[in-house]
Amino acid sequence: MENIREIVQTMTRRIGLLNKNCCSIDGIDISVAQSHILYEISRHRQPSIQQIAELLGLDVTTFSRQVQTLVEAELVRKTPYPDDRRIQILSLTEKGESINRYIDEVMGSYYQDIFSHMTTFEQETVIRSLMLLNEAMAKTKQCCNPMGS
Amino acid sequence: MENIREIVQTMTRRIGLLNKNCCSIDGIDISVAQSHILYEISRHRQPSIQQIAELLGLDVTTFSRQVQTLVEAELVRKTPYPDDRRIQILSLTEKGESINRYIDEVMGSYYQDIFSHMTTFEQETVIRSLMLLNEAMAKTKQCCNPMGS
DNA sequence: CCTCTTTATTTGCATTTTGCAAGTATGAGC
DNA sequence: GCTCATACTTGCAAAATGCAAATAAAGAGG
Repeated sequence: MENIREIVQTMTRRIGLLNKNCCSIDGIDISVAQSHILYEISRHRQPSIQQIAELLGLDVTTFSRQVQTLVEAELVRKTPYPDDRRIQILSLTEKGESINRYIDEVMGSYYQDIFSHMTTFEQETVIRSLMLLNEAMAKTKQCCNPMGS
Repeated sequence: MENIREIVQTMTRRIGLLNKNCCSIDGIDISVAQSHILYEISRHRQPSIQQIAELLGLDVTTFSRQVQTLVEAELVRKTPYPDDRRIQILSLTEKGESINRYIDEVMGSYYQDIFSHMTTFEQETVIRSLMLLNEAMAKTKQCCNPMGS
């Protein structure tokens, strides 16, 4: 079997650079981390702080502060959840939506660019493969949470 | 076309968690970033500081300090390059090699675990697809191109 | 050999990010 | 009510970051 670690490492590094680019264009002045937060908030129904933090693999305290910054920048809104007022529901403001939409477009065009170097068949195969890999990783909880820790 | 950004984001997040785990086991006390540095140094012939920094998409000044830390931890060696003594060649010490080898084994077993949830055919398809994606990204000058690898 | 420019790396410093511990606020069970 | 669990925030101190400037070694032109 080929050296998977190397292949994956190369891939994630390149994707990382891709992500970096997305946020340093035009007048947009947010970090990569922040762009991911906007993205995740936009994709979930009434997400709480803890949910998104866990999703992103971040410490809750760190994330709480990042949210604070985004609230101050008027990109994100915190709304107490009526049924349990300890919980803060996150949502995007109009401005947050707009920036998120714009970044999404830019990222989309990057990916389109990348995929334009493949045949239609290859494109489909690659996408199916990534989904397959995702599923396989989802099934492998034990490797991501070793008991010895 | 499926939402590629979402698929890729999910994938890289999971890989990120995988990487995080690798370094907090046994008596090993290095960060994820450091493990990647060891890995890249081990995979290149006589790499300079600048080369690895660029490869990892890091600011040279930041990387210079990270190297310093690793030198102090006796995992990495800096050797002036004879033909141009401004350049520092990076290499792993015996201890650095050993830790890198160990992490590599652990990561390898993680990947083996993940791939065990697929058929042999799927495994091959996925690996070929990742390589294909890498090549496609390499061709896309616009965004994601570190040298080498 | 002496300057001027370029390149590779380091250092100073100020800002940002991080995460643990401890805090506040709310909810649930008895 | 009292106690415990949960969701989030804050205090701090350590670490990571990046720009500007310093150092150090080449290289070019005279």
